[in-house]
Amino acid sequence: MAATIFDLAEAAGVSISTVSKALNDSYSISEKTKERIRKKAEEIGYKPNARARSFARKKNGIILFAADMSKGIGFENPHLFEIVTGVERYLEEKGYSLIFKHVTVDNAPNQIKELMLSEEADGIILHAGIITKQLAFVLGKEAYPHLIIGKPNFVNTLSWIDVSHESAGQIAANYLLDKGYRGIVFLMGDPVNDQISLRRLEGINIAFEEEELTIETISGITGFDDSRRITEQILEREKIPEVILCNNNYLALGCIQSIRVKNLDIPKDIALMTFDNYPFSMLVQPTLTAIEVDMFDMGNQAARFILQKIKKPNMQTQSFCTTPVLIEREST
Amino acid sequence: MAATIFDLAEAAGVSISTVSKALNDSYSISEKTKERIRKKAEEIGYKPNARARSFARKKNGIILFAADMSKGIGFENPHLFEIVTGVERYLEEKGYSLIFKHVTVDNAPNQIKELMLSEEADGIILHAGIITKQLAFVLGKEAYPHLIIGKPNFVNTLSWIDVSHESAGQIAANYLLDKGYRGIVFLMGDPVNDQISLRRLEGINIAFEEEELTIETISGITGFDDSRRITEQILEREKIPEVILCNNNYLALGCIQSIRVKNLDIPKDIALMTFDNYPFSMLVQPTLTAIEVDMFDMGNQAARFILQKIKKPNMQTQSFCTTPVLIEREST
DNA sequence: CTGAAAGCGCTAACAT
DNA sequence: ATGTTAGCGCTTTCAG
Repeated sequence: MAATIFDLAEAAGVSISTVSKALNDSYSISEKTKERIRKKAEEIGYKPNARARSFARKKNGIILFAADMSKGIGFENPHLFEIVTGVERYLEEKGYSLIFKHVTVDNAPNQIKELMLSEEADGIILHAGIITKQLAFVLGKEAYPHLIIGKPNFVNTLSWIDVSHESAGQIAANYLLDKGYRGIVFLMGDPVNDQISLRRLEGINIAFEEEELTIETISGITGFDDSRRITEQILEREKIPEVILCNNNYLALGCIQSIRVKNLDIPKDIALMTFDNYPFSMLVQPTLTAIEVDMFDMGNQAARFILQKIKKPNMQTQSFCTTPVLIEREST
Repeated sequence: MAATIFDLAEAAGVSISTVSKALNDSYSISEKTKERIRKKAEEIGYKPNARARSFARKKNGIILFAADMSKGIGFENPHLFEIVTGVERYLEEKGYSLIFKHVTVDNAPNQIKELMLSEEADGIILHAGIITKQLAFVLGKEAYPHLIIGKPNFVNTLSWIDVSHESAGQIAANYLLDKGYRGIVFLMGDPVNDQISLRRLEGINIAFEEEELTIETISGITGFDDSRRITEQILEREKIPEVILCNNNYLALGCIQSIRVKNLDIPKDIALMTFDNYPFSMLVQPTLTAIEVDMFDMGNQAARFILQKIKKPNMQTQSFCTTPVLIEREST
């Protein structure tokens, strides 16, 4: 049986409340006694029991992280994991722990409600992918500290943070324009579901309008194959564009293949740029100029915000918190 | 304030111990009373308080997952995340939760010891990357339920599970030999640190020895660039090999590039095969025949074993639990 | 089949 | 500056 606060109190020759206060660094205990108790604790191998402590304090220092984590997600969406590690790191520093919960969109409202009622944790971070109006209602009703990573796609009074995809687009466009490029094609994703490429386009347009230029966009390019095919067509034109800007690495890989088949040089004959650094911007030949978002940092911030909300429950956060970064490489 | 067991007892007109038993499905409560209490609980929105429950039961239904999760790990090692999701899924099914802990090799012994003493969780799953003899000592001394994912590289009495990289090698080699390929080059990783490629080679050798053949190996190929360079050299030979077998996707990508520069066809002029399905075996041109390991399943198994260990603390597990799978594609 | 009562190990108000 | 004591909400003997 592990040592309890009674054992330590006895060993140190004080009462249990003195021990409790000493270990919680209360101002009302003399430094001398504190030191003595701490030493004695070390000596007998005493560590406060986390369960008893949670119970007495009515909080347990646990934050939930809820997202849809189906099989294969580790490979399909490594960003998510990167966010999680960022969250964990910050929480750990503050003495909190992170519990992982797989939740699907359909089950989310019920599951989350139960998690809140059982007080398994002091707060919850949710991935935007599982947010629905129904869940928003649950979250709003119970005054439970929450924070959403990713802006929900409906008006709400929830707290969320997100990457500014608009800035990312703007940064990309400004960079290309500054370099003197003009004929630019943006390969976008699915025009209905891919909110992200739309938001990037918004940012791009801001930069282009400033120069009184417009950008050519081709949407519905959802993967490697689409990209290869469309690039092939683009390269058949009489006047080929100066740059292809890709919505992600896979699209860029498709471009590279088609361009290479044509025996054209990147960036001499045509330049290439992509959003996202992962998974192989730095690995393909030539290496790709990319816009990267620091997901670890996003996680850090999310953790910071949720702890703030726990302290000040009526605070509301709705902001874009992480700045995209340009990484210049060989392809431009 | 959330409803407590007293509220429910009053509402249902029974004592709190009856409520407790009913909700825990004790045999000594009549089905009728149980049903009535469950209904009433639903009605008033009662959920047992997780903290109080943990305290009273002296266990909290939490399992720790400890690994080195430095920034960037989400991208560098998506397998880890895939394992975690597998663990979480199984635990959830059994009513357990998963806490994530970033731990470095150096801090592991101390941190883990403290985690055990504070009883923050009922058991711990550790990634082999953080295991040292010192940690093994801590784990062995305190009788704390643990399970390691990955075989430690020293003799021990710990419990672990692992992928059989030997089988993976054997499966790969048998496949290639069955296809009629003979001149095979295996591009391996760092000869000292990369235990995995060595274990794959062991399996390969078993298959080759059966046919009284030997395989050519080139070690120290740690990434895309190495691979590209070495493939270039290989293709300069008078008689080029029939297949290049790569230790991972990045090496394969390097091969593809060099082969394409030479205007050779895959698989007509030279075939290609790789270990790991991720991140882009299915995306490159041509798609790559690969040996895949189901990491999600590994996580599932790990969770199963740790729960077994909690029930039967003196059980020891040392086994290879997940079978690699061959995925045949265009490159062979 | 149901209820009364004794903790689980700690925190925090209150007393000294 | 230190000690006394009443909970925190639930589980679990033990009686009935």
